Amino acid sequence: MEKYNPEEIEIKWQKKWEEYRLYEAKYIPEKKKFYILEMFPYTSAQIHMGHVRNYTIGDVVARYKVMNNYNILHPIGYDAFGLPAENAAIKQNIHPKEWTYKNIETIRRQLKRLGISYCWEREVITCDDEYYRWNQFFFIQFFKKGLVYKKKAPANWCPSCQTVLANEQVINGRCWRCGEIVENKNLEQWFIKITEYAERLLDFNKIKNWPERVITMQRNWIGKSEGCEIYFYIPELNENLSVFTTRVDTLMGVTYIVLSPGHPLVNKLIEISPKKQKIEFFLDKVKKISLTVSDILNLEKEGVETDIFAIHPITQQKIPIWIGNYVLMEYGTGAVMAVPAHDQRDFEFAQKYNLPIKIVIKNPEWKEIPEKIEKAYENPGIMINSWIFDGLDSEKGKKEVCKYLEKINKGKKAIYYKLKDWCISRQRYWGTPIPIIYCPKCGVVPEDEKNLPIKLPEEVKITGKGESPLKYVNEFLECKCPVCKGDAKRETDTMDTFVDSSWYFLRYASKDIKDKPFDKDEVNYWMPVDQYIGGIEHAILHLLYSRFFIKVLYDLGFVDFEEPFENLLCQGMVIKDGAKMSKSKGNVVDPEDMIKKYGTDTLRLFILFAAPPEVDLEWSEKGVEGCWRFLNRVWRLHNEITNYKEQNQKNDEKLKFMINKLIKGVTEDIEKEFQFNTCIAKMMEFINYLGKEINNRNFSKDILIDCWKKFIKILYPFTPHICEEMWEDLNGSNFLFNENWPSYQEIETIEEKINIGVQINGKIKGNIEISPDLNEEQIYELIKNHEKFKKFLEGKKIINKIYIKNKIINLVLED
RNA sequence: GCCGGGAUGGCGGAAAGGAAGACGCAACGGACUUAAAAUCCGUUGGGAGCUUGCUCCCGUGAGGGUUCGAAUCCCUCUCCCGGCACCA
Repeated sequence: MEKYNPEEIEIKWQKKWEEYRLYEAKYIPEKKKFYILEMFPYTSAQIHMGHVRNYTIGDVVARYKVMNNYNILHPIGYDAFGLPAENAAIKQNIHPKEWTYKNIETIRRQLKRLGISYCWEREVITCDDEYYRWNQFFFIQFFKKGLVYKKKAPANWCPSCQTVLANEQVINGRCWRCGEIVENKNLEQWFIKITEYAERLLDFNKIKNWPERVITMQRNWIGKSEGCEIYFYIPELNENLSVFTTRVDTLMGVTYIVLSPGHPLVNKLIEISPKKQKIEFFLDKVKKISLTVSDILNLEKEGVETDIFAIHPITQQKIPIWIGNYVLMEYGTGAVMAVPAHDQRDFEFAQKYNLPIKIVIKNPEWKEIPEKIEKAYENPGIMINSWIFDGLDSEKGKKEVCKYLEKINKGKKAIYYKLKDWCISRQRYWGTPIPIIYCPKCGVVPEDEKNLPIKLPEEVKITGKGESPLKYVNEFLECKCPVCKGDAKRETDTMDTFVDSSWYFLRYASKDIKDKPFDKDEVNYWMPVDQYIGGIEHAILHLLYSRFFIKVLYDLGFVDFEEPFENLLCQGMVIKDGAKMSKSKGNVVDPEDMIKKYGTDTLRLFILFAAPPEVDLEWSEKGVEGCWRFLNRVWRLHNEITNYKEQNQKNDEKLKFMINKLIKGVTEDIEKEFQFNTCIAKMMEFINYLGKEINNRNFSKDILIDCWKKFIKILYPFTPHICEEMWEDLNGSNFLFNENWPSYQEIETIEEKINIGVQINGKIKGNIEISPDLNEEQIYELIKNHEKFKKFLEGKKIINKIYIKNKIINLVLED
């Protein structure tokens, strides 16, 4: 064949694959399936190296699995709703829809040029009304199940993006997208009760293999705490104040109580407090701070005394009530019992305001109980100054005190979660309209399912300011109430795009479906996803919402499985000069440029070779060149092999051994942890061997061709185009996609002589050539008489011999 | 602060308690060539010694331990990366 010309052969094969619809997934219930999924791309202008890495890894898995006789589903689609489309609309004066579909065309072209084995027949575009109508459908099902509600809530408001953000989209008090400081704003918004599923989301038993850190991150995010709710009676209000604590064993050490500034009792307390003005002044200050600075992390603890008291449930003592800036309204009951001796935060507060500190847990390291402590003692210990509980271990005390409180009706066991309900409202245009109607007579009613989809109006003015642009589109806003048929108005909020991505993988698994969100049987066949691949940045958001969504669909009878993704691989970033590729750093390498220069196969090979999938990959064009050289070497070797003239068959056995070892190594490395980098290294070793040996012409031609065919097959998942071309040249009649992965046998060695290491007292002293069937004693005899090792053994007694077959022998001598 | 993950040549990285540094990059030397590119061959962890191709010593962040044998297991510490962070 001619010189290796990647562009020509890659485009040739990409056309053929498309022509034959080679990658079209078929629903064959009796065949074992494998669902390989990569996180679909957001429809920004074009794909970057991160995508290339993600999709290449997926493609290797897909091609490998299909060659191992799995029925494969390997789909692709586009995460097409979201803010940037609107930003582009404002900036470039282009309609979000037009912008999005233009980008989809670019991305689709780029993906095809990468030669990924996607089933193009099942593309999903989330901004297509045939897709998002089912978001609306599910919203209505959730609504009917009581899982959706509306409430006025202090929302995270990004003044730059002019929109509400979910808690997960706020990172250290800043907007996840633009980095602006997030403010609070009270808005009526739609929530989904993910908190009802907190306990089930903590159960990871039905997940097979996820990175441990992702599970940990989700666990922390859900943040389960077990403890006790305690009621402190406030005589002046004739009301009980409920606090939550995980340290009920320290109850006797409570010296004051702190309410969050947002606590509902605060307003009542102001009215009866002698310190009314001081409190109002303090609340004003707190409000201002929380409005301007969300960076509460470094905020100094401050508070104000109310001069109102609560009654301790056990001692009946009067406990002063404070209002403090360090108590969160969003967690627990919004009020805490302060135990300064055993909680560092309370300790700092108590020091500042000179509040009493009462020690009730004895640190085992203390010889006697100190008069003063420097900081709170937060670890377990023995209970003291605690009435009938004295002497108990604090862990046991937790149970005992709680039991006692339950008995006297002053408290109960309680569990709290950090997880908050999922706010899905967005005051935006480019998203799924929430299918709710406000009727003056009937109130808040869901849209009739028959009227779905509620389509986004095309004519719209996007300003990027304040409320949803849909508020100003009358044809959208005005509607009829599905109950009374009277005039009514639509909800103008649209849905968070994480709703779209919570079930897109079900839509893939159900081809050409019109009247339902998906076909239950086909979805139950393909799902759960056998291997999901994507970035670690979705460890909480997308993956938790999807798990939740699927559990709800399971409860509603839509699907028969409870977890969407059995195995998860989070690939590392592609970095250059020590930083993630980004426009602002000016270190972006465009995949298309690389493809033009070297071809897709070389780019794929480099990305797979440079690092194992889950660690960050340092970009190196020199490394790309190395891969380019390798493929050229393969190509030249192919030509040498097809023109090969045999002289003798001396090395046939060795060649068979080498290819067998290679197949075994590559298969095991893929099966183990998708260690594609070492797979490629092994193939390089094989090519190095063959390249050196072929000129000696010690192989018979048919053995050589047979081995070469096997080699092409195992290289195929990594660099499919060049392999198809060589395969065709060898008169392969089939696409490699339809060939079987070669098998291998367990062979230890075929060599007549092998080298093993020789250790004396565990230190390597050299090596010795032996025949592999020798035993420990026989090898020892050789060493004893060997010029090199003799000297170590003379006059010494051997107390131990350890022989690891074909590797090393260790002789242990007496001192 | 808490929870994860990590530290191996000049660089990316190999090594499932058994010869550390596979494979690739870079570097150096050589062949081919009028020359260059391409290609091919060789050397390449550090140090010391001499007889110059061999011998010895050291070496996987630091220190200790387990073991015949540790990059790998255990303990202590340092540094780096990631996540969470006033969650009661």
